[in-house]
Amino acid sequence: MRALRVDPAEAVPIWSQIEEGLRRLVASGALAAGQAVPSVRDLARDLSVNPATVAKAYQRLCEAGVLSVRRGEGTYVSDAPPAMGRGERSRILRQGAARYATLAATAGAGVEEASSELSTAFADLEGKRPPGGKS
Amino acid sequence: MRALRVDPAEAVPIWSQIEEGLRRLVASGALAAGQAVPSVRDLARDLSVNPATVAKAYQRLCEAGVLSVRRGEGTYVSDAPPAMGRGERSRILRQGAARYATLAATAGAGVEEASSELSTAFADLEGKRPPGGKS
DNA sequence: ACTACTGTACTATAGATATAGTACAGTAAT
DNA sequence: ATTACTGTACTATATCTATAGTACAGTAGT
Repeated sequence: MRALRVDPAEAVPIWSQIEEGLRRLVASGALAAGQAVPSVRDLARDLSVNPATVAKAYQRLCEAGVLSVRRGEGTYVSDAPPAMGRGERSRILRQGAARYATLAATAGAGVEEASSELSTAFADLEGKRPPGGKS
Repeated sequence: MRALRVDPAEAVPIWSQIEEGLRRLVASGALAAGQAVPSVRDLARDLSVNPATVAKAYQRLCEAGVLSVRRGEGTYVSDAPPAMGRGERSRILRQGAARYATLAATAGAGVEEASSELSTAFADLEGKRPPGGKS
């Protein structure tokens, strides 16, 4: 199973999907600090996208301090992942919660079900164990 | 305060932001079934975007069954909002939960804080009351 | 009929996105 | 030096996104 997936049909650009996916892997601990990430060409081949698209995601993550590149050698997860400002952290969290709540409401789910799914998602994240038998 | 906002700087296209925003308003009940939505030109002026961009969002929402257009008269919230397939509903919900959990983890938040924010977001949604004094 | 609104359908332009392909500089191992 | 990898920087093409502007068909009120 690939740890990273992209969908060209989505409205959000591929480089953004890659960026978000890598942030996820780093945040969940699947990619530890100092660990090497796939080369631009390897990941591009793996995802069936253009190397330039992967390069753009890597560049943005380097600027954000999530990744660190050693030229000619490879790209690695940064040792000191950047800390978020308190105000921004709060804003991001609130916005994400609103987004998920909207999604759940649209699907006809209430607080309980949404919260339950959230707990499951957290467990999957921290347990580094992929969610149940989905194809 | 505008009920709908868009950010041209985001990676996700404006028509997608409008579509999602309207889905949110409908799901939260801020826009009741049968109620008229702003005209393409009005909303475009209000959001400072192009009418064609709003039109694209409206068209997609019509195809999805969320909106219903009476030609020459206006666009209205559909009386029978489409029900999601059980499998898809579950998939969407799970995916949204995973996305939010990732976001929270990236921000350094645990299950408790994420769940708390979720409850707040739900209350804001169902209470039709905008979140605290944000400008 | 006239006016004013509605959604829709074009043209044209500019920028972002994604693709393929090529080339260059730095690092490591031989 | 050679080989093989790394990230980066280009050209060129095609598609999508977003813009401005114009035009047309349908509806309602006068």
